[in-house]
Amino acid sequence: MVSPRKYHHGNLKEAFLEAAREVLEADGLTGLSLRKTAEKIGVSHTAPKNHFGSMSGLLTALVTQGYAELADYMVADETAGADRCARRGTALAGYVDFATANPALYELMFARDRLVNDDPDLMREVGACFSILADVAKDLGWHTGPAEVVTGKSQIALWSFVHGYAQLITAGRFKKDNMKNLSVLDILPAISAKIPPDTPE
Amino acid sequence: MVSPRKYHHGNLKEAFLEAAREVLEADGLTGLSLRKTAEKIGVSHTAPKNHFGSMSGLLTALVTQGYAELADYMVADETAGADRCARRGTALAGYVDFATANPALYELMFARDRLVNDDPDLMREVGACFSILADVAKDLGWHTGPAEVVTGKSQIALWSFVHGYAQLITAGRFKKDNMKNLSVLDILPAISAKIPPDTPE
DNA sequence: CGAATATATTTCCACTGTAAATATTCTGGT
DNA sequence: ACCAGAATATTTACAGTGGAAATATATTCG
Repeated sequence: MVSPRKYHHGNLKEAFLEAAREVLEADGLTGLSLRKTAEKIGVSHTAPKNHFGSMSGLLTALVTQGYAELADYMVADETAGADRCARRGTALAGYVDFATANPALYELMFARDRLVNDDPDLMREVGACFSILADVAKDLGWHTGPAEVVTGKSQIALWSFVHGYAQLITAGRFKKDNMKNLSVLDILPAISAKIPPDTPE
Repeated sequence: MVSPRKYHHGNLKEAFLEAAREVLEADGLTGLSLRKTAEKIGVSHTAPKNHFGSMSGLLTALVTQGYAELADYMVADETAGADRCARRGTALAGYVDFATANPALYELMFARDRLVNDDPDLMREVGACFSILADVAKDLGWHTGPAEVVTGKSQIALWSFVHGYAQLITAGRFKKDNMKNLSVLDILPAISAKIPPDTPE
């Protein structure tokens, strides 16, 4: 068990994940296949069945890994002890950085059809990402009401905003001449609504 | 040319689009196939090639239709002449309604890999949707700067927010107990940032 | 050393999109 | 009315896909 190489290939699971991720970003989501990935590391196309069960299992493992990395992008060492506003800036900028660095994986992370959405590992990593956003969303929002309700709304609102921005960027839905030298941190204040929930002006 | 039925099938193009859409929402994006759709309306599986070219062409046509319908959802007759705040409420609520009513199609509308993204019809319909959002975003934002810059940012910000909300809802990324009796209009004010653009605290 | 387990392969199958050749139907000109 | 050409749809064939089942091989443990 101390030997790095075990069984036939060694630790096929990690190797397969790594290879699948390369294929994913190189050939896109439609170009990813078990057979192509298997050939890349010299195993048969049914080898991953022992480790992932099926294609859905492989994609779920990839996505779980993706959420874990996304969490890393959102917390930078420099701003670990800083105030919430600085941490929010780090989290949002890191979020978008991850998405633009891994666009195909990022798209897969929100697929409705291809993942095992009740996978406990996946749910845990999703929850970890949401917790980070929940923290930096705490002093947003001017809406009246019980504190926990306002906080809950702000979490939802902030994740909605940053996810939408990241996906629209990576999907190419924004015209590039609108985006010159603008980061997500420049965009966020622009949605601050003056529209009142009840009081006008 | 006055006869409703032409050629072998009639207007196969529209029939195929309709059938494909049914398969899409019934069996999901992974369950949609040319063969299944063709069998549904009793034609060979290569028949759509004349009308759509390839699978990408079919999906692009579906998505183009989707953007057109999304625009309809965003403009309600009742609020056509109302003030911008009312129109914004209609647009945002309609946007989310469309996404929740057509979740599989909505996901496809932002796919990076499967569409002919430079298709002129598609670009036109995407632009129409963006224009509607641009209109109702005009009085958002408190950031200083030239008016058109602020407006441009608000358009991007508002689309980011509402798209993110719609996708996270349809992808099941929000826990349901957080979402009780909340609509997108309740969430929007919660992101209004008190964070300063340049001055701390 | 041997049994049990974990890991990987081989083989086979149903299904997919696409290309090419063929057949059928419609259209427009004379 | 007729015929040529275009538009439309079918047939056939092919390479690729994921998955199931049986088999082979390596590891682990008693």
